Amino acid sequence: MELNTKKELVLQAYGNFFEKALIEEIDSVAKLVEFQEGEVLIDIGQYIKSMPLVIRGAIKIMREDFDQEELLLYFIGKGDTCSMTMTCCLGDQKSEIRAVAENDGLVAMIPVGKMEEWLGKYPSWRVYVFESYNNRFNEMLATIDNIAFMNMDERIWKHLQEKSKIHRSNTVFQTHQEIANELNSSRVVISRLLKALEKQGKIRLNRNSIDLL
DNA sequence: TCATTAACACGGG
DNA sequence: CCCGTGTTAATGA
Repeated sequence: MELNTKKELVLQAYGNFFEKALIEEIDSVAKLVEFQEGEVLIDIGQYIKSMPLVIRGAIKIMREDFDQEELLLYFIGKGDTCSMTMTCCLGDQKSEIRAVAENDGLVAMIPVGKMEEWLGKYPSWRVYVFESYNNRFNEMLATIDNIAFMNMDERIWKHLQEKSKIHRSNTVFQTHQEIANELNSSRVVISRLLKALEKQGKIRLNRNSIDLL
């Protein structure tokens, strides 16, 4: 697992984005942090002192409503960062979101001071931060569209495809209840709609898992 | 009409 | 037995 040096890992995940000098700086100041599936990396109301650059694995970003019901906003993966973190760091704000590890992975933590410093120092960093904001914003718009304009059956189908893509597997290991939580619905509806998808031949239902066909 | 809630039966581990 | 699943009846928006 740890055959690679920190620098190689950073280079492998971010070499396409950043110039050499910046990679060197990241190598010297970043702390590598491993995380495990299900781990809560950032919680709502928490202040954030450093910014995570995802090197391996995936993280899901959740929102919590008035009744502590959860709703999945979007995923971030290799080469991504959390835009919320940047807003928090720069403005000294509390986090509005919760970040939960979707699977095992690795992040490079950048101290908040450095990320500000680099904004003036490295064009590629500015571009990265800007594009990152853009990407997350677009994903949020897509999610809003899903909630506002798509039926629940379409949302489930999309959700399954997303999970499948992230885990690089055609089998999604999730119970109906867990899906209901992430989509902020009830299990009865999820069960019924999944059954409908199965009848359409799109999926096969098993206990604790769903196969995409 | 459609989602939610509660309740129940079934079955595999 | 416990939990995930499939279904139904009642209720509400």
